[in-house]
Amino acid sequence: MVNNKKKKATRACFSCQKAHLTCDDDRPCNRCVKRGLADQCKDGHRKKPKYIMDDQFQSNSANSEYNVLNELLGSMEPANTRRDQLASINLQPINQSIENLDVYNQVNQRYPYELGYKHLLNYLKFNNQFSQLEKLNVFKALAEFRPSLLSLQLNLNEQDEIFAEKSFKRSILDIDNLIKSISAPTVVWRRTGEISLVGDEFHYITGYDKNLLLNKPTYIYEIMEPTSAVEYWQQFSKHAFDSTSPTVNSHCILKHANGSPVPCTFSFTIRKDIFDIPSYVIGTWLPILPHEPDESDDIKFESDEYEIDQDIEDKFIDQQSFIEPNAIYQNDPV
DNA sequence: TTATTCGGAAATTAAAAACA
DNA sequence: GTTTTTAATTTCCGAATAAT
Repeated sequence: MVNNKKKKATRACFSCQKAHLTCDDDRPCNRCVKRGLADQCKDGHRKKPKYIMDDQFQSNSANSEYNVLNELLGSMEPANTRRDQLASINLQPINQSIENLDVYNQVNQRYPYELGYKHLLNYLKFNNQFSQLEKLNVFKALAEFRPSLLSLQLNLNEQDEIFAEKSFKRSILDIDNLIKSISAPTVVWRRTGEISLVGDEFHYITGYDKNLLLNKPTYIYEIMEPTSAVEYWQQFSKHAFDSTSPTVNSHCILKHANGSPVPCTFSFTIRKDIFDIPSYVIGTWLPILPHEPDESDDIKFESDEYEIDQDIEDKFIDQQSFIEPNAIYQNDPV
């Protein structure tokens, strides 16, 4: 039996692939040789198979029980495939490249972190909602990581700190693009607590206007109930220089813009800069919903507020199944 | 006339499922 | 363990279009 079928090339070269033309397994291939482009004949691009990409998502998400945010990679639209999500993310750097250069050019001085700590001290000093013990606990937490911070900063000169600030701004750009594509209440703040980025969805659970939080310097602990603010600083202190567990899963009571408490589960990830100093924190919140009514309960949930929370809950659950935030953030360029 | 582009059919590939 | 099925991906035929 003679098989007249011509064997296809195992892998087309870049040129043939682009031209949709017959290639062969030699390098350079026949077509490139004929065109006088033998020296440019290289294997064409191939995608990583989808199942491999899926495995990466799954293995990354497997070791954290509450990873609500991000990602990435991807759209929250349930109808979209993961491939679509990756494709949309991959497109972003094209438009970003010029913007990124601007970030590097715009930053020419170090960021005054010391002002952030002064703000914290004043906030505690003049806020009667904090008990003496709570204030003491925050100071203790600050004192705990201060030596580590100092020892790392001793080695830095002004240029290093300017570079760190450039890196921070650059990272923020990436994360901004990322959180725009997801529907999770996400906020990014500096190690001193100053809010640098706010996802649109944060408004839904707290009522705060995104621009208000960004335009008027606001600190993350200012929009938490005092007990949660203290707990946050304690956890931050504990994990800031602990390279084994940069992600903290906890709960938190946020302060709604109208003053009412918003109990949430809370997950935050501490990201370090190139000098190993905690640079910024990415936090997400999942509102804790009212308990499921018994049949005997004659309660109807009809308010808009409840419907929004339910929507966010659904999106979180949907997202959790395939996105692990830390995998993305731990690899982003600094 | 020759070169380039590109829609889409067919082939290839490898995991998952079915089978022995 | 082997075979079959399934679905994703790649190759490249052939027609349309552009360039020379």
